[in-house]
Amino acid sequence: MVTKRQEKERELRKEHILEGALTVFEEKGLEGATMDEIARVSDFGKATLYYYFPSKEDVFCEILDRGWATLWKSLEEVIDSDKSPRESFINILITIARKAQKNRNEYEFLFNAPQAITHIDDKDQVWKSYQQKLYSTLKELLEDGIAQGQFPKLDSDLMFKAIGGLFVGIIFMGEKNKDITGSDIEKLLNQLITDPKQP
Amino acid sequence: MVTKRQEKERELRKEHILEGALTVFEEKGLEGATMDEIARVSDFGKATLYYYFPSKEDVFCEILDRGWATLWKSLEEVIDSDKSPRESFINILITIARKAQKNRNEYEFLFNAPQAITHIDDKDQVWKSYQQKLYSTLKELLEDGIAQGQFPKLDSDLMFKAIGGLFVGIIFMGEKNKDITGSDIEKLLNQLITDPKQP
DNA sequence: TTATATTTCGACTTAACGGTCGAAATATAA
DNA sequence: TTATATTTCGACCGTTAAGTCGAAATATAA
Repeated sequence: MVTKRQEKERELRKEHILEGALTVFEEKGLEGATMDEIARVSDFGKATLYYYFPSKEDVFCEILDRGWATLWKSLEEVIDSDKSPRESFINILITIARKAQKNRNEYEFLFNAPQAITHIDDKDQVWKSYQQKLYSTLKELLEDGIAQGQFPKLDSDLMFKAIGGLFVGIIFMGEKNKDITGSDIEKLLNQLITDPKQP
Repeated sequence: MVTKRQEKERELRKEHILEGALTVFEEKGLEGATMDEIARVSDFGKATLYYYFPSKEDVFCEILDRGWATLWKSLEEVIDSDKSPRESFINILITIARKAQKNRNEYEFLFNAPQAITHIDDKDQVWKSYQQKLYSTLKELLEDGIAQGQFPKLDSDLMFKAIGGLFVGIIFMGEKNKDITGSDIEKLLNQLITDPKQP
């Protein structure tokens, strides 16, 4: 029998381990991080980690899953608001940017880690579906926006790739950009994604 | 005593090993690649690899060093030509893009691998100085260009980061962009890096 | 041909790491 | 208090992979 409180505490302990794991993953990368160190950092015995998570990889994936789920939840509001494609598109990017700047470490991990594990398996990986959803939403907004003449006339694929790179660049290029503000991003996006209606 | 021909053959063997190593690194990543497999792929005994390279990491770094050196050599021509900052800037990006599309594998490695080893040491790492040179050159061209009104008025730091991300995005986002041509890139850059003189 | 230098290599050593085990500690329930 | 369930853990195991060793093969020189 498991009480509500026990459940809660268990969840808390899991989160605590996940936090420790995140710092280690950031510092050492996926391969470089060891369960021994994660245990040390989160002040548990190694065996205890395996009481909460079945494997190192699961620890890794759970960080991604939870992070993407949280991010997606805040994006849903933006998406559901009935703005124009262009506005929604830009708002999504700005929302992500703001969150990422609050939690730079976590978001650097969320956006970079996935490519670090292309060599590994495919599994269920919930986070992948969120990532997919985000991408297809942006793509759709972009296409609708182009159709309505809200973006410069460019092949949407090309544009999308460019924006993707641009975005990653804005947020994660180097460690020296601690001083980018939300309004900077807004300005930059507005400048680069020229709105043909406002020459 | 070592003849010219022996020297040459030794160099050839090194290159051969490096080629094999590159394919393995691409396929398996830095950590995933094993010296046993590199040996297998390049048809040498493992011990032989250590006759040519002191460590796995040195194999890795030598690929980076040589790649960046070669890249830099072709960029020097572009840089030395007496074009305007804006033209030079765009030409550099286009040159890299063209080379990268000819040797996608190698260049994906050149541009991605560095971040994969941030967790590792700092060493001498020749390639880092090339990377640095490239970045500071681009930065300088951008600043000169902005001073001369050849780019939209934006903080150069911000702009530089955006361009960096944009560029990486154009060339390396996903594996599905096999169909981007040089002229696409040119068009895209010209569109995004709006030239205020040609409204 | 013989002596010497260069190149090759499979077997071995060593260390690290993911994961398990069984028992101890601690909390909960009766 | 006693019985039961949950949580914790250090020691251990098996595997994997980097790097070494000493000798064999091969090329070069005398």
